[in-house]
Amino acid sequence: MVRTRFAPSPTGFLHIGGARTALYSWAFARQQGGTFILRVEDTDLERSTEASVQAILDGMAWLGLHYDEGPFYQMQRMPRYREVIRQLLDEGKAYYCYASKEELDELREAQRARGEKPRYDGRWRPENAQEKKPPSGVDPVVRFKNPLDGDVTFNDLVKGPITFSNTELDDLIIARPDGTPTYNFCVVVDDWDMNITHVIRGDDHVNNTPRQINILKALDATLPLYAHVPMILGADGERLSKRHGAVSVMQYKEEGYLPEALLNYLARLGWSHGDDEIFSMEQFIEWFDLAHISRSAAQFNPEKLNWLNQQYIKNADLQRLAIDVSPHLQALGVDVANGPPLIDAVAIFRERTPTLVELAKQVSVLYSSSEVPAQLRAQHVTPDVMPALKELAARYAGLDDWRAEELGAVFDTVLKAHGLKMPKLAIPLRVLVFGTTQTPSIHPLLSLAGKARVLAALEGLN
RNA sequence: GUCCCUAUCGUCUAGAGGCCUAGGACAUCGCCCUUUCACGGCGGUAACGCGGGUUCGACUCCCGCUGGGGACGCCA
Repeated sequence: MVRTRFAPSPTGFLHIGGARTALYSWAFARQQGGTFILRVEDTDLERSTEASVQAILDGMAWLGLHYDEGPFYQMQRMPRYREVIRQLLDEGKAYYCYASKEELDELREAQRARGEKPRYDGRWRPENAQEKKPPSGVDPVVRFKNPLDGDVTFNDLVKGPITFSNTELDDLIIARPDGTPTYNFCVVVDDWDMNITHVIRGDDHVNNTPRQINILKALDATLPLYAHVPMILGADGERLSKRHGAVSVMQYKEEGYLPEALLNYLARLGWSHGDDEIFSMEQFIEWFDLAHISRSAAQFNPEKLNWLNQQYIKNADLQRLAIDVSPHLQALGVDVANGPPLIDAVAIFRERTPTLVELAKQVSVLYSSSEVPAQLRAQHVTPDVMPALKELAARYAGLDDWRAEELGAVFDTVLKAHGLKMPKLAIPLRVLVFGTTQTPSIHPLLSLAGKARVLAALEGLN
């Protein structure tokens, strides 16, 4: 039975890298008929916040990444960690280290200066510290006794076999002086206790994997399988950071992206199924496989996301779209009460808007009387079209059946009477009624805008 | 610095030794459609980092170099 987990630390929002890792982990569990677990790694008291936990939960909920078990909080599992640390200590697989932070900093600095990899030198390993007396007044940390030789190999499900020499590893700290366990240790105990079968996580963790495997082995635990997913780089090719790019998935919601579009984009960024570009989550779950995850980092491409989002907007259910665009309309201060049905407006505009925010903007011309920019007016509402515009206004006024078809017929009549080409009259009309030269097809739009609105806009032409 | 990972169009990628004259998508350019803007259709530009092997044959396998990324915390 497959069991996967997503294990974020609540030190910020759910960013797109984390979201993709969660997506893959979730999809894999779903496909295998397994279980997807959410675990919050909150052992860093300094940086973990309740707000952040909520932000992550919100992000996952918006994307529809539902977990089957959890959320589990590591802070609530302290007794269990202490128990295992005790066990390791008793079995001689871990030991107390009294080296101070300053001492270790010095050690690292010296090693670096010599061109070596900074590592703990094992000075308090039992075999090295026989004669040494623990300094008084110092609360020791607990270190795991890592094997001195041999190597650790694991077959990464996306990258293939990876080998580390134990000589590259050192005795990592598994408990701080106050007894609180550290990351690498908690992960091991949790993955073990939760019977995780597939650890799918960011590839910034490959270096932690051999350490974790060594601890797992010391505990005589079954090893999970590992799949390390490459990271996502910003559009500029730089690592995502707070300063740029690492935006919360919820920000995409605010910017008018549909969750299924973001999901589709993320799924396709770093994973592929032949030439398929647009697919549902159901399809993704069916197709997903770890072997087709690419092995190198991928750059985030906003243009492609926009394109995908537009595809989804174009094909979305209209009722749903009307509902989803509403908050964005509200944000613009637009009241749709005194205008045509929103669903009809959305139907007319959806083909030309990459985001819901843009859709809201476009649609709003139907709900708020737009100022006609003087410059546009001067440029397009020229004396030579005045006669035609006036006649159009007059004929519109006498029109009872305000449907696109009728409007079109009237329009054609005027066109013919004045010997004008379509754009010659349509553009000024757009400018006068909507304050812009660019709108969807004019007659259906006029019909939607309503007779009163149109006539008001055409009033007082001279 | 040391270790680990990685390398196909600008970007995301297909590619599991001959199917590759390297395919698709975004972006870009051109044309068509057209009522402006979009949508859509058609077409173009554009890539296997370099050097060695292995092989009858290498984008595909191996080695080296170079480039990129990651890790080296009493953070996760």
